[in-house]
Amino acid sequence: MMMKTSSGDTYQAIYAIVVRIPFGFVATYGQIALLAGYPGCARQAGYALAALENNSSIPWHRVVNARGCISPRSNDGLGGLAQRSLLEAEDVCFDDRERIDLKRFQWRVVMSGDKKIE
DNA sequence: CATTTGACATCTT
DNA sequence: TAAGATGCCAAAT
Repeated sequence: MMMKTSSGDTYQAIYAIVVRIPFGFVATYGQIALLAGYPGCARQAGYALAALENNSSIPWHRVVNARGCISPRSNDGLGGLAQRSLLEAEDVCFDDRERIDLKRFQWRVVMSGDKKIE
């Protein structure tokens, strides 16, 4: 059973980044982890999203892996079909391989010192 | 305190 | 380009 009352810091940091993803754009787990201040902790980003509740206000559907496709989850056999629908609703196009063109839809942020500008 | 796990990333074949 | 193997780090048990 996963404890929802985690330490908080890492998860909260990741959530804060995911919420900042603009409409119609997506970000990779590694990028989120990096922006959250945990470079190399891509898995933690996904783990944090996995701990999210269904009614959470976090746009978890805008988070995809480095390949630009939806990662197969373990708990749900549906495998993120809802996520794909949500992304398509945001004008995010998928190719025949169920992959997103990160060249166009990946969220780009510019790190200026300790301040990040979208 | 040590082991296992996980919505990943990156390198090599 | 696709598929397989390895490495990372933090949280949960």
